[in-house]
Order: sequence, then C-alpha cells, then structure tokens
Amino acid sequence: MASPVVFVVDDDISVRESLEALLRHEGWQTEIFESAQSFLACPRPLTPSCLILDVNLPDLNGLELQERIRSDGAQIPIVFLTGYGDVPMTVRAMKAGACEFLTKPFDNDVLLAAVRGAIERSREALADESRTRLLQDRFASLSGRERDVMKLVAKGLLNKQVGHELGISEITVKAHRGKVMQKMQARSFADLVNMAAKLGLAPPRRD
Amino acid sequence: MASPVVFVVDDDISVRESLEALLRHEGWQTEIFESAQSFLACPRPLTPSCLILDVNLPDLNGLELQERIRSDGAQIPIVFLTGYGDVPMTVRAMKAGACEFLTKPFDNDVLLAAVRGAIERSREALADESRTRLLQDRFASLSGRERDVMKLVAKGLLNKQVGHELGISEITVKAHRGKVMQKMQARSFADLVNMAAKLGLAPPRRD
DNA sequence: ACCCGGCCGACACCAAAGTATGATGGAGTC
DNA sequence: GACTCCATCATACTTTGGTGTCGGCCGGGT
Repeated sequence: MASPVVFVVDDDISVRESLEALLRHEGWQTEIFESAQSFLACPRPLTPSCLILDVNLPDLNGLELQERIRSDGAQIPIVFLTGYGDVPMTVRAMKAGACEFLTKPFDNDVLLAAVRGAIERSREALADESRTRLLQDRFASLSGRERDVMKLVAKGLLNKQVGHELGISEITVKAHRGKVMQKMQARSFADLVNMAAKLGLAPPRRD
Repeated sequence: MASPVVFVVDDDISVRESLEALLRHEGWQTEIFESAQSFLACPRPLTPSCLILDVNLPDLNGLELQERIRSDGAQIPIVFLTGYGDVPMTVRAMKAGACEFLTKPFDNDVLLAAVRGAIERSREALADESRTRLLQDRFASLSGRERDVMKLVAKGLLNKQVGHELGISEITVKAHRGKVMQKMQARSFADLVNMAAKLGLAPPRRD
C-alpha cells in the first residue's frame, strides 16, 4: 500500500516547514498549502490521508474549510492546529467531526500521535467506503424492476406478495430475484438482506 | 410521557439556584447536586434526561465523572458548563462524547438550546436502548441449541448445512428454527437476519 | 416418583424458493 | 433490419423451508 499522505494547510511559513520536516521524517508523504483554496484545488488521494489545519487562514478560515470539505462529501480526518484557539471554536470543530484540536506551540509527540490516529481513522473510513461503493455499484447495475423486487424481498415479503404488490406474476418475481442474487453477488438470502440494510433500503421494523 | 429530567452538578450555589429556576421555568424536572458523589448516588430516571456538569468540583472533577458514568454503562448526555475551560479540556470532553461545552458566564438561550439538544439525544438513545434490550431479552430466552441455530441460519447457511455443522439432523434444525422464529417474534426470515445483525451475531461478510 | 423442558429424531404434507427452457413484445442501439 | 436488454409469463421439476404429530432420552425440581 502506498504510504499515507498528510496534508498541511497553514499560513505560517515556519510552521509549514517544521511540520513538513517532522512528517517526512516519520515516513509520510506531505502536501503543503498556505491557503484553503489551494488545498481545495488539490485532488484527494486514494490512500489513507489526513489534514493538519490551521484555523486562521488568509481566505476561508479553518472551520469553514472543514464545513466545505464535509459538504463536498469527502471525509478526510482533520487535526486542527491553531495559535488562537478558544473553547467555542474547539466545540464547533469537534462537533463537526474533527479528530483533534491542538494549540501552538505544539508538542511533536502529541501531534504525531494525533496524526497516527487520524490516518488510522482514514484507513477505516476508506475501507468502509470502498465496501459501500461496491454495493452501490452492484445495486446500480440492477434494472428498475430488479431494484423493486430486491427492496420488497429484503423487507421480508414472499414472492407471491411481491408479485401482487407490483402487479406481476410470482414466476416473474422469481426470475428477477434470481437476477438480483447474481448481480449483487449474494451467496445467500441473508447476505442480500444485509446488503439491503447497508444500502439503506428496507426500514428494519416498525412494531 | 413524564417530563424530562435535567441533572445539575455544580459547586457554586448561585449557579445552582439560577439554573434551577431557569430550567424549571422551561418545564423540566431538575435534580441539583453540589458534588459528583452525591450525583452518583442518585438513581437514573427512565425518562429522557441530561446532565449539566461543572468541571471543577470538590471531589471528582467533571471529566472524571464523565468517564465514570460511561464506564458504568449509563449513557446520559452531558452539557459541560465551566468557568475555567481551556482547549485540551474541551477536546477531551467532546471526544468522550459530551454534547456541548459551555463557559460561564453563560447565555440563557444558548444553554437552553444545548439542553434541548441533549434531551433529544437522550430520547433517541433511550428508544434505541429499549429496542436493543427487547431483542436481547428475546435472544436470552432461547435455549442453547436455538441460539446456535439462529447464528448459523442468520449467516446464510441452509438447514442441511446447519445440521451438518452442529451434528444433528436437518429436521431437528427446522424444529429449532421454528422455535427461534416464534421466540424472537420474527415475522420473516429477513426480520431475523436484521435482528441477528443488531445483536452483533453473524459477521456481515468477508469476501 | 413424577412432570416439565430441552434436545433429538422420524414421517408426512404443503408452501415456497430456485432452476431450466422457451416464448413474446417493446425500447434502444449499431 | 439485426441485435441486445428488459420485462413478462408459462410449464415442469427439484430443493428447501415450514408445520404438525408422534416418540424417545435426559436432567432438574416438587
């Protein structure tokens, strides 16, 4: 696996340089930016990664950048690192999912531990995302009718009931169902149910 | 539904009194304590509730109390309210699951909003917990063999395979399986699979 | 000693699921 | 027009699932 990438966005040149040296020494790739915009222009890697982010930046501030990243759908773990941190700012960052919130001057070991944690989190997120994407792709490869059938059978309806629900015959349901099992690569019906749950189909129960 | 309960733990008498008045005025029940120990001695209610917690307390400090509550298994949302808050303290509290972290002097509206959020979170947590407990109770009512069978069928094995796995005949598996469906009150096999997932049985997949 | 419940199994029967083959018609593409 | 894909249905057959009743074995408790 390619080595993880640590992004750094900070407007202080001396911080950027010392961070870069520190991070490279630990064996991580680094990508350094001095503004939010230049970071946003850079593509996300497919390896585990994290972002060390200052709050005070020339253009967008750190918290706004965090929000922007979230709304873009990318979920890269963020370690804040700021010279002027107060409590409300910390709360906002943490509630928005920040991994850590450190203040300058920072302790090297503390920062490195935080980055390690963030990378680990990223690794898990990527793994989970790839699993989810795989399922979504398979689901997308289903035809409209097959999707209908999958939703209903995953909800626990019998083939006969599904047929009645959709206004088609039971035998046709079976045909679609077979196709669904193939295309979703489900080894068993239990498998399919779990997939449906992960895809957000079929509300679990409503007793 | 009984009205929510707001617990307050603060060593400052004037804060306690003003909070009590404010909270009661909003229609919540209140339980006021001046130390962590006296709070711990008080039983948890079964209605939605939350805790407004100062960090500086005579005995245990707020963060330690938070940790203690978590390890006790109770999950009551916590709104911190402290006079001397710094960034590391805030990070620690938020990472440990705190709902909010406010500093004195506090704004009434902000506090009330935080409490409302915490109560809502508690409501959801209670609902989820009661659903989970229901399932656990049902699962606990199964005999040992029935549990075995449930695990395996929820994993997607056929009755025949389950029988082979357990060294019993297929017909016996069917009997156990029928019992499981009854006792778990599963309307369909899909239902049972979802229950198994919520109970943490049957690892989803490992392609 | 007795009963109860868990556990195992068998026979029978029916419902449901899964598969194979074949066929029709429509939509869209090359 | 030939081709592909989707959707639909049918017939026939096999496997699996679900239920019922019956019986036997064993261990714990009244």
